[in-house]
Amino acid sequence: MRLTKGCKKVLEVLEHAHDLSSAQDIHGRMRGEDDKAPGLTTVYRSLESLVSMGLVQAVDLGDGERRYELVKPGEHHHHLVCESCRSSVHLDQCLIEELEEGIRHKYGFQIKGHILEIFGTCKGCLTK
Amino acid sequence: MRLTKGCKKVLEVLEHAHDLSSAQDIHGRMRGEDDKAPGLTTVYRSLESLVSMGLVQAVDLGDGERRYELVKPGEHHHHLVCESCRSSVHLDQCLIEELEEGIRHKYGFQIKGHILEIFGTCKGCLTK
DNA sequence: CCGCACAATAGAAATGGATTTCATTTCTAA
DNA sequence: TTAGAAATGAAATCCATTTCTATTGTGCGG
Repeated sequence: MRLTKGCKKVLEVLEHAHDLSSAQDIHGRMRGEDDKAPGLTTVYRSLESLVSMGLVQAVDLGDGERRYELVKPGEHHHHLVCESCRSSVHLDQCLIEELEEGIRHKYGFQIKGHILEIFGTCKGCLTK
Repeated sequence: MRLTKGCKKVLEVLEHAHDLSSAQDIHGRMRGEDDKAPGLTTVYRSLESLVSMGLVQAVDLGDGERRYELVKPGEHHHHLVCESCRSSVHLDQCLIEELEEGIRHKYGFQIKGHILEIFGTCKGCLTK
């Protein structure tokens, strides 16, 4: 699996993004600066590759629109998503990984993946 | 907010369901045994009410289709979802609630809700 | 018992993100 | 250079969900 042109453009956009970006966000931004940038299909496909390569993390906020962000290869993290300003803060550790062994013992369940996102109000919005 | 006829039928179906059910599952099952059971719209709206009343929990498995299940009023739980047989086991405690205080201190973030689902292989499928 | 006001409902159409199709273009390796 | 593979784009399609609008049902005052 190689890094195609489309993938590279998507990576570029994600490097400059400050927040979680949807496929359509990414596509829009690419088309904004270059009329013949890759189409939406390619963006979706690129994201799929990038995710399976471990360079990009897909984030599901439960609103039907998947978001993406750059991560250190193979890593992932979870978010505190502010419902007021929609900003998101990264948690500095994954709370699930520590539990894998316990869950395997207690339930005989082998963990392969997980979804974890936390919603609420961020510091800034609380003091307003 | 009262318990309409539609809500009651939805509750009935959920009582007899053994697993997580999507809105369309529920609707299909209702129509299966009664041609003039409430329409899909009503099912969606009933589920919305039931969720906000705390009688039903919405579960997001990240596949674009929301599932629902009956819970003890006001409670919720998380799942170990087997990717092989699609069965799901309930975790007997919420791992997030214990962390609320810590996260509030560390990040100044007030938690209002969260998504947490764990995927992998269940005991039965592992031994096969 | 009547009729009004409002809630509940149905079914169809609209929405919108994601995916598929397929013809075309670009790469890659020989 | 050239055949085969991979990547791409545009449009079509999918599918859960939401919205719209007209209809039905229910409770209540008269």
